[in-house]
Amino acid sequence: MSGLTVTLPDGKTLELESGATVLEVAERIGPGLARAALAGRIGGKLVDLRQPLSGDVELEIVTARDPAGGEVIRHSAEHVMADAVKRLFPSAQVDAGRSDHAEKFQYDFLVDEPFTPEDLERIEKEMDSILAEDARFERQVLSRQEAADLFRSMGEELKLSRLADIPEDDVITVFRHGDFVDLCRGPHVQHAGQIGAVKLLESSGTYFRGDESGPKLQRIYGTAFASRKELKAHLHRIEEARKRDHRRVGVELGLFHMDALAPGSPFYLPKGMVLYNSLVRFIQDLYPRYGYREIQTPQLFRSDVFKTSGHYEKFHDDMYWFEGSDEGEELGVKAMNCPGHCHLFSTTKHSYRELPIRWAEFSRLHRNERSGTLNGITRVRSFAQDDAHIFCEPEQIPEEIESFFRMTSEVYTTLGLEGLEMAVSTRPEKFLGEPSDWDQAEKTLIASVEGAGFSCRIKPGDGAFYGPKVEADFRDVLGRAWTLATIQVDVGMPGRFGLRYVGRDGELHQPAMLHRAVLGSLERFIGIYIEHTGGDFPFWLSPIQVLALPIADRHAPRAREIRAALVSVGVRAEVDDRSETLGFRIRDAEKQKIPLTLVIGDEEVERGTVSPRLRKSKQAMDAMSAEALVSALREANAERRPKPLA
RNA sequence: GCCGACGUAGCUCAGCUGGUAGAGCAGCUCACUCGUAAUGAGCAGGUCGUCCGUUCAAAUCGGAUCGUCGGCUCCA
Repeated sequence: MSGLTVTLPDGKTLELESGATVLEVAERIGPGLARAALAGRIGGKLVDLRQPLSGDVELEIVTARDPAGGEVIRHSAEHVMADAVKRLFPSAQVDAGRSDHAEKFQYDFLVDEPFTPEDLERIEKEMDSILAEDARFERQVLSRQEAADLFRSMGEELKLSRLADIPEDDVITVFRHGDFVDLCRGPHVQHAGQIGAVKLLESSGTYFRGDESGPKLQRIYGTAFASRKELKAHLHRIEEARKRDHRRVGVELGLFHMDALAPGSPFYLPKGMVLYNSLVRFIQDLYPRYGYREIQTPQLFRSDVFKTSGHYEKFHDDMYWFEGSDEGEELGVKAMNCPGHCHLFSTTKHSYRELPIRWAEFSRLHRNERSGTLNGITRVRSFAQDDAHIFCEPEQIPEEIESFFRMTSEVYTTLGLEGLEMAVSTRPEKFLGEPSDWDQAEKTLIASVEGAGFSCRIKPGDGAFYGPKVEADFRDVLGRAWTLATIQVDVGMPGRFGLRYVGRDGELHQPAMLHRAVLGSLERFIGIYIEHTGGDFPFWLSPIQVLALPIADRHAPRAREIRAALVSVGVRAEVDDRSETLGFRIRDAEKQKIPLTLVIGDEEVERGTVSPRLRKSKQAMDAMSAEALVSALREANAERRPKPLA
């Protein structure tokens, strides 16, 4: 038998017989590592410990210290959960698990009755005893026929169907621990005891392969860690996320109100409006520099415009329609700006000299979102976007995309959001236009993203129905990914609206069209931003920026003077002269997330100073003159600074 | 829309197996006039989401409905 060379991360090499497993490599390195090993990593991909190696490889042993160790633990916990469910509900059929969420795993079951919270407790207990049994996980390679026979004999119909999904030439493996066996490619821990602690989180209904016409399944979510301590820390983080929930924070900070009288439609309170308007103004201030001009189109349109755009057919059930005052007149409430913009473009003649035309609009849009999709302020029926459409010559597309990325970077830097990741979404099943145009547009997008220095992920079939799109995904402080900015090439609408411009050659040409938004839906952005910041907004966005705190009643007139001076330069300042202790009012200001408080007592009145205190700081700053404060804060606002004072 | 859970004061929640509601915070009043995250006392506040039903009696049990949450699906 020929040998193989394994190169370890520290550069050392080991010579082994061909067919040696990852675990055997770990054993050669040391017994401690062998005990702690959870999986191997070759070229960034996790491999099972029992997997035989072939050829020379660079191998890394993954333990619980490696973040990927958690994935292996949670993936193994799926099997333990399925085992526990089968023990308690022998008639249950297992479907499959998935653990590509952050720190969460799931498994779907076909059962007669949905799981109750009590069931989850029992299942979790059963899992604990399986962990205590500490059975070894074993890997077995089967032929397709053997696997089919196995699952047929077990009565696992869903598994047979999953088996059929596996591509022809893939190796079929099953994993066993104790009496439980599951179709799986791994990797798995060595023995159940390496899963230190499990916790089931919730259960919900789902469909086999997500198909509503297919069998209904019950999904259970759980999480697992190498130790109780890590599990506890994770549950603590979930609790922290709950505290940041925009629905809670939005109410606590008096930003908005949601009401059963208008499901999915926020009521903005004055403070929420400050945030909303500040964001809009921010974008509006950037528009002149990036060559956008703002327009406003009607809220109600005769349905013809949506028939022309294709939205009537595709989104009819998701829009609001009613009869107009004229016989047979059907009106639709605007759910998107593009048809109106296309129509407006078509009403006058355009020369290539005018292009690109960049039209922006902040109108409210209404979509009849399905009730189950509504979520706080992030998924609503009434919203506004920082929307714009660009009409340009096809050759100008790359330039426009680049400019869009520059604007996006500027916006997100100012907002303190970093680490955007780009992805291109390609042609979906239902689409307008010609496939060749799509291919061309997709290529242009990918090249532009890469040209702008970003790496580019592909989301196959995720494009809009009228064209492929680039999305900027943002990962918030809690590790959740959100799609924010997006730019889309439209290969359908210019043709449907018969858009034309006079080219250099005097002939008529069809313009290219781009849809784009930087913040996307303002309501959704605000929701995400609240959760990311926990309500600690940058100075320039804070609804109340400064709170003056007179120590005693005799200091209140001076506090009001200072407030007036600040307000006169556009700083949002208030006075809290309630007859409460200073400590109480400072605590209240902290809870209200006010960035700057000013303490004003005898000393400050006498010297014409203020004693500023920054949000979340343990101690006061040195006193400064009231005049210096006013000009510093005016500047902080003009420059949209994150902090009021440097 | 589908599956599941939930809905009690402005907020967070308690209220066991049916006997017509309770706390903390917030609010209001009074006293205190205070130096960097909770001064004290008092007052007020709810037809228990809504509708039907079971019962001598329903926040509590059953049904429907609306809404919310967690998922699925969808996202122009």
